[in-house]
Amino acid sequence: MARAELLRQQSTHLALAELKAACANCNVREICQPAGLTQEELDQVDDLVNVRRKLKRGDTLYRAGEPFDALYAVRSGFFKARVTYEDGRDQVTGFSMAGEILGMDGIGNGTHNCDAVALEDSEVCCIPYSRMEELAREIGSLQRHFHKLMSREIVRESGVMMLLGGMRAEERIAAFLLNLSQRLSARGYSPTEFHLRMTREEIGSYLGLKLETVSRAFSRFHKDGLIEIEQKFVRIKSIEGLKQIYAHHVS
Amino acid sequence: MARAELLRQQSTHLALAELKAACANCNVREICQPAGLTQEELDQVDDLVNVRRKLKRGDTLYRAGEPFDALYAVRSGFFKARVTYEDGRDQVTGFSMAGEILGMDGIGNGTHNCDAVALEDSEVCCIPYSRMEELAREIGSLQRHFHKLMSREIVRESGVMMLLGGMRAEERIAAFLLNLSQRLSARGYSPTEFHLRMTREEIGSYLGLKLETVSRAFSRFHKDGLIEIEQKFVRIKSIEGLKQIYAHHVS
DNA sequence: GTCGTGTTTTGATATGGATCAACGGCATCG
DNA sequence: CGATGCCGTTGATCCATATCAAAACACGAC
Repeated sequence: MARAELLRQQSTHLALAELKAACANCNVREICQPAGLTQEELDQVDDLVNVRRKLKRGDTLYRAGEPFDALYAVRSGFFKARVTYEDGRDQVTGFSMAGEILGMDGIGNGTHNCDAVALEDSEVCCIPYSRMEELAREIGSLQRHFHKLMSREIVRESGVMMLLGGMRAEERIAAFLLNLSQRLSARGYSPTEFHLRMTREEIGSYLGLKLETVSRAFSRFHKDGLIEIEQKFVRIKSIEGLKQIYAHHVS
Repeated sequence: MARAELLRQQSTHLALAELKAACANCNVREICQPAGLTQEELDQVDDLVNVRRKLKRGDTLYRAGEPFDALYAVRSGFFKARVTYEDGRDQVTGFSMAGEILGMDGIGNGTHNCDAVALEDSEVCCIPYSRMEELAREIGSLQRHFHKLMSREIVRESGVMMLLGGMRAEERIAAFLLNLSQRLSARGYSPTEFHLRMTREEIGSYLGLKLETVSRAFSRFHKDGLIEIEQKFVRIKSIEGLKQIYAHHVS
């Protein structure tokens, strides 16, 4: 067998495995594949999430001001959400990884209020919103899960507000690493070794810090033996140590 | 007619007028009183929001960790939402006034994740959540409005994240005053004269500042002729001036 | 490979807001 | 009505992080 052919096959196998894994770990699974449905309901749901969209690094999934008509489940890849001020400056308001959902900010007034930008080549499942509202009326488990997803987004954001309002630089960054670690772990990835998909500047923007401060904190954690960090690669060597920093904000 | 009797009647009239006004301006109105319903549906909705609850200043509507089973529409009064750290410190994550809704953070995992505390004597309409989910499945307009309310809460919070992440002290406080003004105006109150229901410390906690910084900013705005401020009473003298400060964060 | 560009690290300095401290005002309660 | 306790103001000082600057490094285009 030619080497190229072998590679192609391996790659196909990998793709199939990843495909299954993507759905198995997806937060949105209960929207695409709710349990205990009749055949008719199953067909309807199948129909709901039948469009995928591939994005290259740097591509925009949607922009602030565009009409809202669909939610997106991240199938693979990584996104940032970004709001842009009138004066041109912008701020990162969130990061989304595979299995998470994007776009719920648009429901309120029918237009997106932030940009969603792919930080690496990514694929999303499109969930037409009006159709989802209809189905939510018919399928209770779908409705319940959707409400939970929205509510959790509210809770996530109030967590960030606490970060921004009450913590100092190193605490924010420790919390950020722990949060990434926990979410990656929930999706079946290593909780201790991962690649940062965003720049120091984007981390800083998200955490209300300057990129130099982010860089210094990483260096400090490295020096103290809490993490290894080399460019975008991170290995957490002491989850406990990070937690202590995070919990150190005692008055 | 006896003077006492006269006073009682006036007071009753006032109460009735306020009662109607409360519902007429309520954000949640479309949940309690959706348009275009059949008589049967109307009866069901009537039944949904039939319990009220009065709270004294300082009373807690719910606490973090308590099981979640209802949303609350603020009928009159003023609330703060507060999260408490393990170490005992707390942070204010929001303020709610008449016509706004409280408790959506609890849907995600079935328990409230913050305390809701009345900052003055208040009254709320209780909306049992499981019943509301049922009705949302039957009444499309109710469902749509509920989704919008949740989404707007997400957008509101990302606005606060932008405040906390990217603005300096005076900008935050200008934005805070403008936000209060706009919300009061939407509820039919004066946009330029109002009483702050919260202390400087609570404002600071919300905005990620110390109470001294809040006080100094108010003094500065006063000196510059943008506002009058005397204890908790505020009169905004230049909305435009505040907006300029708010928009002054140009890099 | 080399060049060019964007990213990261690290150092030196500046500064906005925190912290510490003192006092004055206002409301509540005996 | 006076005492007590919160709340708010203002001043002086300190410190965490921003800002400015420069160099090393990584990566893609050619």
